[in-house]
Amino acid sequence: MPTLTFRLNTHLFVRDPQHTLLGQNIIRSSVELIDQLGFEQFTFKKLAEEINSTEASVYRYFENKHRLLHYLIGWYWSWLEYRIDLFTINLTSPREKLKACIKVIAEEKKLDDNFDFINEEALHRIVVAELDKTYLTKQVDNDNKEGLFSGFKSLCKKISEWVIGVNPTFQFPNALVNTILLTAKQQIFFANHLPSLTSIGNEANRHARLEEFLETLLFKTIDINEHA
Amino acid sequence: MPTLTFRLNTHLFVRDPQHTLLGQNIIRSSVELIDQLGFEQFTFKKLAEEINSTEASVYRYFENKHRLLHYLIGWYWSWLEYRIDLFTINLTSPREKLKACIKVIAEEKKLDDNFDFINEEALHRIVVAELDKTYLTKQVDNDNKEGLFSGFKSLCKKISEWVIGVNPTFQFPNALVNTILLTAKQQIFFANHLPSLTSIGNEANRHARLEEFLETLLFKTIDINEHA
DNA sequence: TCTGTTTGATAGTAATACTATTATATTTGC
DNA sequence: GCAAATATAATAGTATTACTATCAAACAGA
Repeated sequence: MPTLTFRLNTHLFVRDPQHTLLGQNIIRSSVELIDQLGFEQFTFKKLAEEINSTEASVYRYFENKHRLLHYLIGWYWSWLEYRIDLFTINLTSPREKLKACIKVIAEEKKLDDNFDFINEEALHRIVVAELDKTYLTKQVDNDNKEGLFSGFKSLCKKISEWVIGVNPTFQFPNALVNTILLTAKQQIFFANHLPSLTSIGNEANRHARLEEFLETLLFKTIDINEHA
Repeated sequence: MPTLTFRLNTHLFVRDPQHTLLGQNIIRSSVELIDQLGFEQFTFKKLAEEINSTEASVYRYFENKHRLLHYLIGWYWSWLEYRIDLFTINLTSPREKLKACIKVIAEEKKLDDNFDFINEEALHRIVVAELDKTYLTKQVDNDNKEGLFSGFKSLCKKISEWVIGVNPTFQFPNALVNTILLTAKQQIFFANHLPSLTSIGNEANRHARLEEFLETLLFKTIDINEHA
């Protein structure tokens, strides 16, 4: 099976981990460990032990663990955009594209054989639990200058253009799109941990309910009608 | 001027800081310091230096800095609910109440003379930058059992009931209300740091734009119409 | 085989998030 | 107004974290 790779912003790493065995081990195991331990408890020392290497070696690939998280989440946005492209490429109207897009955003994430050494299920859980930590820091403006958020921005821009396609007079396309994207992961988190704060439930049909909620939110908000 | 106090969940602190001078200094200075340094760089040692006390003394009031953040944010939700009550108490229809409520949520936060030793402007910035860190941890289920999120839950419940009042058939009242609450602070953060991701701008009329966005999101979503 | 690069091994540092102990203030009850 | 109780300060200490530095071994390419 062929392994695809994304070309990610070079500021995300010191050395590209996709090109060496050690780099691939770092990626594979950091996804597993962050998922298990949470980002706070995750350390390069634990990672190094896991892959039978040393802290110093890991630092040759990533400046620090915060950048590593950026890398993983940057990868995730590239992957999500790639999947959205896959399911919208054959559709013509922006409305249909948006519908398909919501489906991809809300769906349960499964292992993707096109990509070796990344467990997409675990990575999705990392996004749900840790995404906000990439930008809720005092270095956010610097990180932004270096382009660390370009994956997320690129995705937002694409979806926003479809929103404008549906309703060119709508005033808040960017705000709405990032609300949808962040709400998707928030609702999953709440369903898991603070169920009284959500309405999507915790059962088997959770992803269908989430899709319905996001669809309602998006289309009711952008569709032109007289109310409100 | 009379100083009001909120009765907060007792698990939020070891000793109630409202009752002693040292406790009040801890609260006052931790708001200032977390606002300045960010939660990661904030330590009990720096706080102790600031108030001419010691680390050990601070630990007698708060189990750790994470609990202190919970305390401050719990206080914030109580304060916001108190303000919402203030501006909705004389209104009769749930629709009017929702409208007034959005206004309070979106408005610029100013110093409130009813409460000593809390700088509400700084505290609001803390909520914007640090709120998510209260629940994005591995201890979230435990914290929830101890009732640390009861302030947020109480507010969500109140607003959700108005939503149901406007549209009793709407399927996602809780999900929508927490989306609105979290979106309010996210959009402010994005306007400050990642402006290309929002549509509310960074100018003087920012709070009015935010209010308009939240209002659109809320009322279009819950109002009954045939589209979507 | 020579050369350069990658990795591993080891050591070290300043800071963090605590805990523990004891002495000194300060408050309170009587 | 004094003893008892409690709150606070001062100090010390610990395990862990997030790095940085150095050097030797392994290996890969030419």
